[in-house]
Amino acid sequence: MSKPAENEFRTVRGYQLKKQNESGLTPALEDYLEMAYRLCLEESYTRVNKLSECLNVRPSSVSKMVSRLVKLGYLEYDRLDSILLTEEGRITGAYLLERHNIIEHFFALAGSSNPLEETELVEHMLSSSTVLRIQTLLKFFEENPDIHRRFKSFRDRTVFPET
Amino acid sequence: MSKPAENEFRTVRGYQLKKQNESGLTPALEDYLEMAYRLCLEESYTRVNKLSECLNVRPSSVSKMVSRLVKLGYLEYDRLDSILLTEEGRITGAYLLERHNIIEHFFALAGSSNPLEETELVEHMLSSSTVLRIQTLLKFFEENPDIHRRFKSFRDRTVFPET
DNA sequence: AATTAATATTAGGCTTACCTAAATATTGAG
DNA sequence: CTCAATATTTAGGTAAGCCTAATATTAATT
Repeated sequence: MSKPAENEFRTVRGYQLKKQNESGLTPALEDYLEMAYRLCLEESYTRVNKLSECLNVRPSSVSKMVSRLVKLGYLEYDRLDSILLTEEGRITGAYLLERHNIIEHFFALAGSSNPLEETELVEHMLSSSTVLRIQTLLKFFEENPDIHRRFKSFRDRTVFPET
Repeated sequence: MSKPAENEFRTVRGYQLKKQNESGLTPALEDYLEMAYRLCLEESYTRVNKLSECLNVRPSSVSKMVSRLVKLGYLEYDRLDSILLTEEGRITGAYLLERHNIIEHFFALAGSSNPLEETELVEHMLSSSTVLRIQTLLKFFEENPDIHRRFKSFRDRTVFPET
């Protein structure tokens, strides 16, 4: 029985405030950087309009967010119109993408009906150490296909899939 | 009719807007209701000040949030100062608490260093079907202690706990 | 070079969801 | 009836992130 008597409960907001991000990245900034990273993997640079399309927001929003990412040292401008990753941006971007993939992979394993959406909502909240542990869980199933198979069958017997 | 390529990316906010909760509950409202439910388990009713203490917010905040929960039909006033759960409140509160426990349990399984905090941040984002599936994962380990043991050993071999 | 089209930025405002302090109101105990 | 505890209202503030509309910049075409 978990007793609420401990005074350590807070509302979501309370926890969010408690957790100050050393990276300076807010959830939305992480999304922008993650997307910039994806796009730079393909073309080595990206642009405001491209990001705008891919994230379904207006260019003006991108403009503002990109300039914040520049200030934070994750992005830089090339000729004033192409956006590049800095070294820090590459490192962090790679982490964000990996984190994304791990979590999406996890939701897929669990059998979520919309892994992408749930990932987008959740990824920003997890500490890197937890992400690592979730990855470990995935690795465990990967390295033990027999157990993986057993779990999948258990899962599908237990949960009735909708849709 | 082919499904719209729903692989469209959005920012967190985009997803949050997309997902309008039929229950009318925001993350913070869920926290208030969950706590009210916990407290009512112990004493059958609760109060503004009690909630205020337990959630580390000011009474005036509680007052406002409670009145929202009353409007939504989850709580009701008794003698103008004791707060009770409605039937709907009991059902939903029970769900919220169970969800909380499942997720916290999951983080504990994974080996998170702060399961409570991470749970509070994440719980509001997950669909009930995914919660169910995570529960299934837990059940799988519960019902297969051998596998559970194997995983724990694998986990502890793989992840070096920080101090 | 001048015009137009494409791009990007700025300015300013809006919304949501909280939270707070301070003033006021209510309740209930003695 | 009065004091203390409790609750509510009022009025205000913050933070993040988005938008529109106006402006500025760059690139492309003639």
